[in-house]
Amino acid sequence: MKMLQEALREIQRGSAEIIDIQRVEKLLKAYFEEGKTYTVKAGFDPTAPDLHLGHTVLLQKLATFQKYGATIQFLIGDFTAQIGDPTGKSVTRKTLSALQIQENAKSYKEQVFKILDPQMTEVVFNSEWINALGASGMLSLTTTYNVARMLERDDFDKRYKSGTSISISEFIYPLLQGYDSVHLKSDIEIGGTDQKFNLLMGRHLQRAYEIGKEQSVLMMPILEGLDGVQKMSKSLNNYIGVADTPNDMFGKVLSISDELMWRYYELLSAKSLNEIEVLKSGVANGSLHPKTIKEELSMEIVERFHSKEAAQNAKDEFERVHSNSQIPTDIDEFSCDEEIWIAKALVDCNMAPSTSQARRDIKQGAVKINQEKISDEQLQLSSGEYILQVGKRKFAKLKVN
RNA sequence: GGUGAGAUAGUCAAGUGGCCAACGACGGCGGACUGUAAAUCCGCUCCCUACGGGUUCAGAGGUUCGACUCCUCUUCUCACCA
Repeated sequence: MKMLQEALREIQRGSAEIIDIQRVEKLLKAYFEEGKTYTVKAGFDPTAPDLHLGHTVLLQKLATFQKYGATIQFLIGDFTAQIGDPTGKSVTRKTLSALQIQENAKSYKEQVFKILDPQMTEVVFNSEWINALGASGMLSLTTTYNVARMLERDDFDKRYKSGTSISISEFIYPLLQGYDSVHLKSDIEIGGTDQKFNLLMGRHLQRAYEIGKEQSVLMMPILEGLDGVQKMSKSLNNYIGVADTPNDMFGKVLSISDELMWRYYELLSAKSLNEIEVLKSGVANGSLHPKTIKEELSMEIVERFHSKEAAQNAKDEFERVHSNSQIPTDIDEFSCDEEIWIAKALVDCNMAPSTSQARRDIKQGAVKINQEKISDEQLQLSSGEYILQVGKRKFAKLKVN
């Protein structure tokens, strides 16, 4: 009974909304009492296999479910990708070749199994059953829903009212996503809050097809990026990629604000709620320094995507460079054949976008050579080896012959 | 198809003949303070070995000593009507 309560808490942790929590409770109960397993579905788009931490929020939740007996239906939407999810998008997608999809799926697996247990995960492609549906199957699928209800969906509604075009195929998208749940007989589906309509479609269609159950739906919020305000995304350049180097990853996590740190703990850490509670009260009463807690989080995340060793190295390196302001161990090396003007050298070493910017940096006291701040914009570097530094984090080694 | 409005740096947005490399805001970068945090404060933010020079305000022409500002055409965006 205690186990059940705790499982429920962990499952609800960080979620934005859960529909039909009672059913989730029943499934858990059946697991704890009779060892019965159940399925949790999550769909992914095969177009973007390079994940960042924002995507892993869902994965983390799936991992929690696995801990409590779920088999994950990891669905790669290779068929639906041809349509493009209309959610929040206005541009039509280019279609992917089968080969590309296979490749993307492969790199998905590599990244995803760092979090999920492969033993309890089925990777499935929806083209398999959707292609089998045929024209008549597709037609009967469309009879389960009507235009008026389709237009209830927020973004359709807005687009319709504002006169922006909505293609019929976009109407099909939620239907197909819902049909996936029919085929897979999913017990629970999880997704981002922006997916609400599509997720509910699964419930609707499971009822319409009379498969004897209606999936519960769990929605996770969108993770804020490094700035703490906007959602984490590649285009806003406020993301931490799961493929980032250990040092980058460590530094990025450490650079988030204290407030945001708790959010990351809630959504990303594998620590239990109780453990996190201990940390929180420790910080509140001053017995724990927030920086230490943040370091722990950074370590945990680096460890998850790289290794324990890499995490420790990243931490040591970070301390070397930033706490003791030493030179990092690995820095890019460049060389040139003759005496070179400092501003030009900075541009050549990718440390400044233009000589104008380089001059400004020098003027502002941001440039150091061999740890010494310089102020002479006209400085010429004669032959020798130099460690160049711009600001706090850009380093390069330059060899002048 | 008709009518009207508009297009300015990474984004938003001033500027309606010279004072404009272009107000301001956001973002970004650097500095101070720190825990490479946040908050705060300060500076910078087209390019060029530069007290000077070059190229910019959707594109192409034109008027003028001089244009982001006026005229013509082109492209694109938006609103209303059909």
